[in-house]
This record gives sequence, C-alpha cells and structure tokens, in this order.
Amino acid sequence: MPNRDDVYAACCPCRDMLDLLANKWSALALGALEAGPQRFGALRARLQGVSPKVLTATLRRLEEHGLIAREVFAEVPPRVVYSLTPLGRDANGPLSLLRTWVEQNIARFPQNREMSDMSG
Amino acid sequence: MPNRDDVYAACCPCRDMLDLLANKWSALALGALEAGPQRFGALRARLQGVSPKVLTATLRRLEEHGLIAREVFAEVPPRVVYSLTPLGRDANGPLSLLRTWVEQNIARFPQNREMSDMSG
DNA sequence: GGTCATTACTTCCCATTGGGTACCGTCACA
DNA sequence: TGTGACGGTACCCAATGGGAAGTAATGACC
Repeated sequence: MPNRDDVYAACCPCRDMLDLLANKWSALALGALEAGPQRFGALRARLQGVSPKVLTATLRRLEEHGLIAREVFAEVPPRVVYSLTPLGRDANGPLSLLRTWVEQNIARFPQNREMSDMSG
Repeated sequence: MPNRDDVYAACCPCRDMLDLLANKWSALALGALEAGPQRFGALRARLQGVSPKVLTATLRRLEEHGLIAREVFAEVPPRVVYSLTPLGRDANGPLSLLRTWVEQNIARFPQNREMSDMSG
C-alpha cells in the first residue's frame, strides 16, 4: 500500500495540495470566488489587507493547480476575470466549513475571551 | 454590523485564527492528536518530514491559542504529552474534512493527472 | 567510573517565502 | 500635457521555514 493518499506521508503529493489549500489567502480567495467570477480589483477589495503582489501570487498558484481559471480581455484598461473551476468549487466545500467554523467559534479562543461579552 | 465575525475583515481576530488553522503543520498536528494524547516523539514520527524545531513551534502556537494541552512529566529522560482541548477537538472537524478531501481528490489535480491511472 | 543512549527540545545558520511600496504601460478624457 | 483606471511587475526587506548539531539530566551498560 503506497503512501499515495496519505497527507501524513512526506512524499505524497497530497502534502503539497494540503499546503496549497491550508493557506490563509488561498482559503479566502477561493471563498470570495464562490459568489461568482470576479475581477482582480474586486478580489483585492474583498480580501482586505492583501497586497497586489501577494494576491497575484496566490491567484497564479491556484490557477497552476487547476482550482481557478484566469481570463484576460485585451482591453484598455485591462480586464482580468477569475473564476472557480469545478475542482475549485469542490475544494471550497471543506474550506468554507473551516471559514465558518472560525467565525462561529472565534469567541472561544483565549485571546478573544475578553470580547465574548461584546456579543451579549 | 461590525467586522467581528468576518474572516475577510483585516482587523478581525478571525483572520489570525484562520491563519493558525489554515496551515499545513497545524492541520496535520491536530489530526494526529485525534487518535489520543501523544508524546513529542510520536508526533514527530507521524508528521513525516517535520523537523523538531518546526514541530515545537507549531505545538506551542496551538497551545497558546488553546487548541492543545501540553503536559510535562519531570522524568529522565523527559516525557511530554500533548492532547486536544475541547476547542481543538472541535476545530478538527472542518480540518479533517479538508484532509480527507485532499486525499480523495488528489488525482484530479493537473500535477497528478499522470498518476490517475495508477489507481486502476 | 566513564561513556552512551534516551528524550524533548534549543541554537545556529541559511535559503525560501511573505509581504509592502513604488512603479509600469496604455488609452480616454480633461 | 497630464491624470486616472486597471492589473499587474520590480525591488527590497523582514519573517519564516527548515535542517543539522548541540543541550541537559540520568540511568544503563561496560
């Protein structure tokens, strides 16, 4: 039985895929595209605090791995639209659960305990 | 409507928590502890390829954020046992879905397409 | 009695990456 | 002539990732 499908195996490509998906900006970018195809500027506005360089790198990496598609329109000013591929849409399932879990459990983290009374 | 529970808000502590959980080693370490409390050496063996320095840093960070507990026994040679807290156990839900998704969909990634016939 | 093995780190060092700011190119419009 | 829009790239720096080796304490073994 090979290590092919074991994220705990160092040699398994799963490790690289997990590294790709288990990443703050990747998780946010894929989630942002759930709402439909988006332009670079819209993504940049949605992912608050991301710099253009990091956003570009994130999107390229996702594109390389087949999770999103990049469509360039030869216009001026340029227009580039990103969208989810079927694979990206599927990957969004577990990722959106993770995002939601974080949002719903944020008050349970010790660092945010002082804030927990803000909600009541 | 505050940005308190929005991972897309740069100022929200959710962002930090997502950064903590959406991380290769964190996701693997929490998953390894699902099987029960484990010693440092056992975790190191399970997380193939992790160096002691990185594993220590990962575990400390998870402990700081209340996801795992660290128990030290004053023995020689030393014995340190890590275990999930209730929060860590809950966080493992979405994370294990992510790990499983990666393992089950690994062949769909373009980089691994050539391997897809290995399974048949 | 001295040396080694065990265990969980810690320290040092280096390469990679993350990340920010400034800048680019093109064309409409003022 | 100059500015703004858009989607980047170039450059630079700091943080991080990561490996190899060292640390500490003591009981086992020779």
